[in-house]
Amino acid sequence: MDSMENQQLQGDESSSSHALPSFPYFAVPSPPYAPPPSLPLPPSDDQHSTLITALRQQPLSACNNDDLPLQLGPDQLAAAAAALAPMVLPPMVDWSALLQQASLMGPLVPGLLQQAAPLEPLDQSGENDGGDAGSSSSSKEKAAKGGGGGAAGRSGKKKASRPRFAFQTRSVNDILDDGYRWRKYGQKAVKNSEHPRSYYRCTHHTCNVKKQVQRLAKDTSIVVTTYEGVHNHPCEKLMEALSPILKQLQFLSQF
DNA sequence: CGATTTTGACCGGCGC
DNA sequence: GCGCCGGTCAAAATCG
Repeated sequence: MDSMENQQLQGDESSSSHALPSFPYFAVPSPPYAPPPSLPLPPSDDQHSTLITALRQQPLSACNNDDLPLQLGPDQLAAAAAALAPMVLPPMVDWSALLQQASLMGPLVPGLLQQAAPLEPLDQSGENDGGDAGSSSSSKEKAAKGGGGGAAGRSGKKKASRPRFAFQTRSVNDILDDGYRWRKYGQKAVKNSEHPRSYYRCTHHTCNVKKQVQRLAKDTSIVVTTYEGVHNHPCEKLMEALSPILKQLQFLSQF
């Protein structure tokens, strides 16, 4: 699997003439979603799942046995973590803080952080997540009518533009496991696309992050996922997945 | 039985 | 002002 990761990363870099984030997702302008025609293809489903599986399982077994036999070299580790960063928690991970908390201040870290920097936020201004949308809407909807709340979500002011972040991946599954739990709250047919757009909200009580998932009209094998807002709670699955990697980094940083 | 999904209705923004 | 469209709500249905 080491080799696979390298193939992934190197392959993307070599094959792409664009300065796009390489693996595994590609930022696209949003909205509207109009990836350039020459956009390199996202990795296949197999590649995607293989990496996830490798990162989650392989080091785990190692860590469970005493003292961390290194199964990933430093380079692979950094590459894997960098790849995992935008994958697991696209816009929200503060890797610096995360790694500092984990007391990982080895020489490997700076490079890692750079690589792991989240894909560019496509639209950020004003407020962050947190409470937002719901609040203004709820009062309105209650006053309004029993039925639908309406676009009230954004009502309060104009478009409450929270940090938004879109990426694509080639997958047969619409829903990628990003480590958080999501609850679907809507689905709409969208113009010029035979595939509907699905709306999800983070199920964490205090978290108001949303995401939209839809297939690209031009290439229905590609899923476009748009995150909106910033999680205000830890991601259990992320930590679970990363802890073996962090342990290995910690181990490496001793040298 | 609680959590999640489905689905039709509702509402605001925007373009004409 | 009107109609289209996207985003959200919430009741009902479904799932685990």
